[in-house]
Amino acid sequence: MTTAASGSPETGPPRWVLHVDLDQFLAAVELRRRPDLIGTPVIVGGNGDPTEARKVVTCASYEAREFGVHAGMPLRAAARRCPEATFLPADPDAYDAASEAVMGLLRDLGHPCEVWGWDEAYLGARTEDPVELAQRVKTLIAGQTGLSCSVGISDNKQRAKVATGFAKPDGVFVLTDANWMDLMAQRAVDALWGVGPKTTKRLAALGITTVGELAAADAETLTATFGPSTGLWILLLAKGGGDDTVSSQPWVPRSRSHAVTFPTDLTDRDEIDAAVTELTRRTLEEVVADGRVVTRVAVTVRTSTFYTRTKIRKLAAPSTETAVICRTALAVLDQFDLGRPVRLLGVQLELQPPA
DNA sequence: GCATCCTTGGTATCCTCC
DNA sequence: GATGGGAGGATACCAAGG
Repeated sequence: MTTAASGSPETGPPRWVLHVDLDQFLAAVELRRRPDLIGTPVIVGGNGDPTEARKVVTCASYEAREFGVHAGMPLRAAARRCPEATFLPADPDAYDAASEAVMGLLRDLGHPCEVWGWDEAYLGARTEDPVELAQRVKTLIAGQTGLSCSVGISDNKQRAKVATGFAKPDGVFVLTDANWMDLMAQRAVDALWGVGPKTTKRLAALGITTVGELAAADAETLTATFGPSTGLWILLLAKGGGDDTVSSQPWVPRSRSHAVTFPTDLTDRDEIDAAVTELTRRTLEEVVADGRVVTRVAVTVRTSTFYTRTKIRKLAAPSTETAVICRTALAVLDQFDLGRPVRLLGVQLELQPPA
C-alpha cells in the first residue's frame, strides 16, 4: 500500500472506508437453496411468471446478465432475451434474513458499520492493511452464509463504491488519489455514484462528458447550472472526493410508502378510493408497528399515459388514527383530476422523528 | 401606512439510487 | 413498445410573518 487514506491523526494507522457489496444478492440467496441452478441463468422478479405484464426483473444472475437481462427490465422482455432462464418470485423474508445474517457478522467486526439496504454496507477502519481486512470479511461472509461479496476500498464512501465496481464479482479493489485519475479521467461522468442520466445530459450541454473534464470544470459554471450544493458536490465527486463518515447509528426512516401498479387500469372512482384506503391502512399498520407517528400524507397517481404526480398534505397534528389519516389521503386524492384511467396509486406517510 | 428584504414553512417536482 | 417499488436529498416556488 503506497497511499494512506485521509483523516488519520499524526500517529496510528490510516483510516479507510470499505464498501462491502453482496454479489447478485437476490439471485445468490435463491441459488443457496437451489444449488441445482448454479451456473444457469436465474431471474428474480414479480411472482415468478415471465408472462406477467407490468412486472420487472428485480435481480438477474450473472449468467442471465450475459443475455442482456438486467434489473428493471420488464419480465416479458427478459423472457424473450433468455427463454431458458429459471424465473423465481421475489421472497423478501428470505432476503431480510440473509441480509441480517451478513450485517450481524459485519457489525461484530468491531469497526463502525453503516448498513445501506439489503446488500451493501460500509465499514470505517483504521488499519495498515485494508486489503487483509477485506479478504477477512469475504472469507467470513462466505464461510458463515455461503454468499460471496466484493469489497471496494478507499477513503470515502463514494470512491469506495466506485472501487467495488472494479472489484466485482467476488474481488477486492483499492481506489485512492494514486490511481483515481488514471482509471477514471477518460470514463463517462455517469461512472460517478450520484450522476445519473439527467445530470449527464445537462453536463453534456456544458461540453462536459468525462470525469476528467468534470474535475477540471469551473466551479461557478457548475453552481450556476446545478445550484450551489449539487454543483460543488459533483465537482468534488469527479476529483475523487466524497463523504468519509461511517456511522453505526441505526437508520431511522423518514417516511414509509406503498404503491401498486394495477394489472388493468382503474376507471371507477369507488375502486380508486378503495385502493387508496387499502394502501393507507397497510402503510399505517407498518408505521404503528414501528412505534412511529404520521405528520404528512402524500398520494401519487400515475395515469395510463404514464403522467405521474404527487400531492401531499400536512396533518393538523401528528397522528396514528386510521380514520384521520385515511380521510386525509382521500382528500388529497380528491385534488387530482381523475379523468384518465389510473395505472398506479401510491400512498406515502411522512413520519415524526422519534423522541 | 406602505414598501422592501429576509426567513421559514409548505408544497411540488426532479433526480438518483438499489 | 415498454416502462416496479421504496426511499431520500436538492431545488424551486409561493405565501406568510417579522
